[in-house]
Amino acid sequence: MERVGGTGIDSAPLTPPEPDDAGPVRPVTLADVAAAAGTSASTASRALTGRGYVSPAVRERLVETAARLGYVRNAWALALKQQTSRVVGVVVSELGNQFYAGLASGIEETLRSEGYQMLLVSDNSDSAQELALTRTFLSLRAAGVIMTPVGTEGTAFLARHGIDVVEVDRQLSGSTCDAVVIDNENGARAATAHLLELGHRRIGLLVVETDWTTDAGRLRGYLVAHEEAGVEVDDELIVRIALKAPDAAARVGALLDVESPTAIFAANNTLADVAWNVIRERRLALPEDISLVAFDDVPWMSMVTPEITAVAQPTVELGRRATRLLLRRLADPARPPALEVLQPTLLLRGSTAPPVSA
Amino acid sequence: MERVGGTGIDSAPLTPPEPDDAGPVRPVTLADVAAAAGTSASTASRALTGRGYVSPAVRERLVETAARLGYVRNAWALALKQQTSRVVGVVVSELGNQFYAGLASGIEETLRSEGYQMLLVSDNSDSAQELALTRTFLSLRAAGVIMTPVGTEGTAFLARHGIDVVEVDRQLSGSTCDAVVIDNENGARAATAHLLELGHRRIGLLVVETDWTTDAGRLRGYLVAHEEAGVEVDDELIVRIALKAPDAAARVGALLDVESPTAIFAANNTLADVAWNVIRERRLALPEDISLVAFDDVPWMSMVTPEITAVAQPTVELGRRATRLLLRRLADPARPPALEVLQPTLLLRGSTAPPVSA
DNA sequence: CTGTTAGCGCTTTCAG
DNA sequence: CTGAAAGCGCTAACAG
Repeated sequence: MERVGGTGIDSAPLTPPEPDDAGPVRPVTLADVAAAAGTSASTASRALTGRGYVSPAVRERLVETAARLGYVRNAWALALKQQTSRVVGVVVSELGNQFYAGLASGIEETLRSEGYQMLLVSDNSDSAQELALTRTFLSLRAAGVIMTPVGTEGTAFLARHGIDVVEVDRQLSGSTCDAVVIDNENGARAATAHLLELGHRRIGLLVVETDWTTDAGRLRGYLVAHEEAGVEVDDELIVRIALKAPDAAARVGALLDVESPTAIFAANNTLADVAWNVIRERRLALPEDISLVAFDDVPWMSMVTPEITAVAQPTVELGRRATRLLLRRLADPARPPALEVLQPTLLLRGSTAPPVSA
Repeated sequence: MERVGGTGIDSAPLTPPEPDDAGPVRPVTLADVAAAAGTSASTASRALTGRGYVSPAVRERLVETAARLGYVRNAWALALKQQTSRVVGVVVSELGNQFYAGLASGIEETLRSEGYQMLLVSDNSDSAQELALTRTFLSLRAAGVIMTPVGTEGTAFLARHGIDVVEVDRQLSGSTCDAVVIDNENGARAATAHLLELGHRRIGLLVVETDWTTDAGRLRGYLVAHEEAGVEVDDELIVRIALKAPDAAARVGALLDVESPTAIFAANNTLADVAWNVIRERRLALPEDISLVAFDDVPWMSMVTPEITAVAQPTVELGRRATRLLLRRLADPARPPALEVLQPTLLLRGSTAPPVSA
């Protein structure tokens, strides 16, 4: 390899980062800006952050060169220095579920308006994954975390390390942290009462087999409504289905076969989906042969024929509230843990009617 | 203030972060671990990263104390030091749309398996927001960015600052960066050919009014299919609807009223939703009165009656591929930009039939 | 009004 | 095999 007029210098690039044409592989630093404008880094910092004194002339020159060089502040260096970031971790159970999507969009919207970034991840309802993500957020020194908790360890872990957590939708950590939930009992009670009023006496309940407060509340609402109506509950009508259980459809089928309910109350949108499909496959007519009510209203429910009676949750608002709760705590770490409860709405549609026998 | 036997030392806390009971508000640092184990920070670093020599005994002691103290490495400090992070920015158009949800889950899954974190955000199809997010990712010095581009500036900006971008679903930046897309033309051609074969001659096309490659390709497929079948296209049948246009339904209604198409091809799931609702409101029977085909298959399409014939896209796989492309580029920055094209599948269902006149 | 200095938490030469 | 020192990019005292 020949080299003409070698200067020996070839580690020092002859062409420093050009304005906007060539691609400076190394991002522009504050020092670059300061150097280009002939000031010290601290002056540049003051000019660009707007904190501290700097003469108008110099400030303008600095701002201008920063723009010319395409300077963007390094968020890590800042975070390292200030011991706090503008990143908020958000953990939901399933990204594909419309419920969580709505939740996430409510969170993101609010967070962005306050200048925070959302780090969104899904734990697939797996508490091991949840704990792992929790570590990630700690390593990222997130300003705070909002999550639909699967287990109780994640929240505890973060709290122990000084990271504020807001539990949303489910509340597993008692009153040790902020939380915002739906009034599940009330929603389920309304849904069940509706069926009871129509004359149903054998109402199948489909719930998830977890220790989540959502399903516990929905079960309670189901029971309370029966009690209030003076109707005895047959325990056999209550089907607990594990999360993502492959035999969910079979379980629902068995319920239909063995217990002959005249109505089904599915405690979440996924179970409603399963129930709806089983009903369709068996060519049962909705609502003539059987009534169906869902907890959580998602788009398909008002597209199918007949439309599905459902308990609608203010999903996006849930996200907004959770975010505001977190921001409030960040501003005032001393305030006592808050619990906000949002009311759902029962939407009467075509999938419910009096039982044939009535 | 009296002080008995003052040693002068009161900056050193008498109670260092306790194991697991009290809550150390300040996260545990490497220095804490080193101090607790009686070594220097550098030794602790070597022990914990596994790089460099350290005697087995000391290593074990260090690992043990790190665990006891609940030490989690500070990702920023690391990134600052190593000039690179494990965070990948992902920007999609709408978090609530199932298509993007599938995409995101494919990306997240692959990213996580490689030890990266996904920073997921939505730009609401707004190029100003896109550019803003792009700055955020730069400030976070993301290892790379995967996005469904709205405009061309975002990608250019990142590229100029040395951050690798993979465009997914849409390809707006020509061959200046990696991209993975669906073969939109082919999918649209198959869908249109299907309608033509059934005997339809007046097929309404609903497309988004953008310069996105997706809709351009779908339009091309529509035209090519007509050409191949020797059928003249009436331009009036092609309806370009702006993103999130409030009058979308009215536009579709007008198409129905004025042009009397016997079939409609909706070029995305949102437009299919709009068309389906207009058809329902007018009490037109599917497929007797009119046929409907959608580009992009989402769950509701196989729940409504009749089910909707649709061009299914391998959404999750799209996300996986995009991620692999990014990872490959990170490993080898010099490789030429790649373009991957995935094939969609036409699913024949009940919403399409020969026109009544045929 | 501006520059110098120190240090956030971590890794990495480089001596010992 | 281990520790001391330097430095990533930035800001916040503190002098000048």
